[in-house]
Amino acid sequence: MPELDRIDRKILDVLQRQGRMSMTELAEHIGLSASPCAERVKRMERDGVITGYHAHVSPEALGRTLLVFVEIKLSAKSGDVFDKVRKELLHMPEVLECHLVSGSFDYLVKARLSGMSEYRHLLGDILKKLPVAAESHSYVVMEEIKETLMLAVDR
Amino acid sequence: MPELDRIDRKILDVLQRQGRMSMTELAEHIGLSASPCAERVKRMERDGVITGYHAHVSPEALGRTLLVFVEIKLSAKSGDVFDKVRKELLHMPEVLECHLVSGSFDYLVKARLSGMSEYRHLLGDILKKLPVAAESHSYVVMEEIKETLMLAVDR
DNA sequence: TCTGAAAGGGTTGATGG
DNA sequence: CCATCAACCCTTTCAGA
Repeated sequence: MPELDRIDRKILDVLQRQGRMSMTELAEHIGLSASPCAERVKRMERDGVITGYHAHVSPEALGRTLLVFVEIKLSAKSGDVFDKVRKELLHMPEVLECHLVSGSFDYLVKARLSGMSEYRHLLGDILKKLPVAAESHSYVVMEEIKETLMLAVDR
Repeated sequence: MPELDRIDRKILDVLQRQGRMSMTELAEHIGLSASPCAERVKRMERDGVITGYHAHVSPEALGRTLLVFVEIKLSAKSGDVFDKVRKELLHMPEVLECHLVSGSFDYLVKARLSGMSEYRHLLGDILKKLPVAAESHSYVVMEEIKETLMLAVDR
């Protein structure tokens, strides 16, 4: 991955905040004309620095009012099991995040659900589809203080 | 918040995946001409259904190779303390998520860091700035299986 | 609410500094 | 690596259904 200069980083900063800003306006913000600005953006898209552009939607507007984190501990830990878990969780749209963690549990899953019925269904799915799920522990979110994917660009 | 019909939901589905798609192309995808399509998008922006558009940036490209979750348990639980925690964590750019959870701990914090030195710094900040932080427990992510904010629109 | 058309503005690529 | 410019495409608005 190539180096990012100050202009690249400024572009990333702006596009992380306003992903639909026009190249013309973006160019003004960073003090460049439109063509080289657009070229830098394209280069970063090609290089995988910018991985995509996404509208963010209010979970409440879609009725997903329940946010839960689920810790899952597997009893067996073969490579096969990890692969299967990956595949299963990737295709559950209510699962927004899944990470393999070190420490006292194996997976940390974040899911947005419409209510307790969907929650019960999720847990059932996980424990049934996973070949050797042993323990699971859930945390219900009472208040969301912050949720973003925006990274500081530093400089 | 108003009802979302099938067309609205289709628009949300597409814009969550491709947030910079032109209104012309979006209109083709959903089988409408450009004007009413743009109008629907504007309406959903006004109503807070669409909360923004954001470029997503590769954490590796910015050197943020360490992803950690930190559980924080407060010893005192006055309203004052919660307010202070909120304010502090909101202004730490390395903190991507923070949630108040029920269960055996109080806050769940997700942070992307450049390494152990920044990790030490974060923990120091948290435990120093928080008036009454008692326990903290960290989980280092070994593998990221999924990370998205995209919600299923159902229908 | 939609379609279609027209005017204004944005994007893109060639050219030259 | 940047600015300029022209051709093309997109956005926005408005009339009409």
